[in-house]
Amino acid sequence: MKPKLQKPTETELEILQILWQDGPSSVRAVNDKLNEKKPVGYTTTLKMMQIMFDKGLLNRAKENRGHIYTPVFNQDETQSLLLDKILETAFGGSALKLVMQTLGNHNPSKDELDKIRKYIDQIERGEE
Amino acid sequence: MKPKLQKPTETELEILQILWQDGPSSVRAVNDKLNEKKPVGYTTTLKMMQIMFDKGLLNRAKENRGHIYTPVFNQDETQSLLLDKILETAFGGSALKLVMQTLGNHNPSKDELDKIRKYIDQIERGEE
DNA sequence: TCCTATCTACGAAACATTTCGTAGTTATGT
DNA sequence: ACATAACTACGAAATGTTTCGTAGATAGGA
Repeated sequence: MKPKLQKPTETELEILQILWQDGPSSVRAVNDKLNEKKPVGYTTTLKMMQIMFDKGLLNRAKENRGHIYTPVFNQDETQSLLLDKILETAFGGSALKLVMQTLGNHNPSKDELDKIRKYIDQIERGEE
Repeated sequence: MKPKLQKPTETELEILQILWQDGPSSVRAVNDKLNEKKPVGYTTTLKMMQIMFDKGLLNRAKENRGHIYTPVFNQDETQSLLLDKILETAFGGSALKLVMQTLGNHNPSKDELDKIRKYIDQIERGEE
């Protein structure tokens, strides 16, 4: 049975990010990718992924000598969980404030702004 | 000297939230407010706020028998920090995705959508 | 004055997260 | 068959977070 979605830690998120981006991967592949940003030992990454497997955050399948890992939860549902959390604990529940802050802090391109406008129109017409 | 802004933990955020909302408060007041949600001992709250003071997250002033605490960092800068973090670790840097997710998950009112539209127009005209 | 209320400071336990060393397994090539 | 390379499992240290008990200071009322 699929365990309940729980909030991943910082390090777990870094690993999930790689798996979402690159698809099912070996510990070796994940560790290599992590090391592009900062040095981290192979067994450290291995242990993390084993823990995530135990927690029910990752699935794995035997392949040759090792394992191939995949995330149990997709990026969207994890993002939603994190946003809900931060919305409550830091924004006092105001989604409006959160959106405005984000837009204000990140000089979005004209193209991106257009996409948001279209999306808002869509919601207003009840087409979500 | 004002220390550098650092990411508060979950519990620290709950306390900050109260201080941002209610203004400068005693440990007693914060603890009472926390207990409206879940039971937590007085000395637990006291210790947390002392730690936050040591970390440079809170200021305090003597008043009568005890202290009155105030946040060093305001809500806006803290929110920005948390958003930046989550943007990197969970959204791979895509602010657009983050905004869309938030809008999609929280049925904003017509009024709120209008406010966002106006804000987008403002950004596009370079008036932020 | 002396009891009680309320507060502080401190230490430490309980728990969670992150890191890595060591030992052992297994497939592959010589 | 043996050495090597790549992997796993396990235990444990180091660090960070959360919780609370105990001891001591201080003000106010009986």
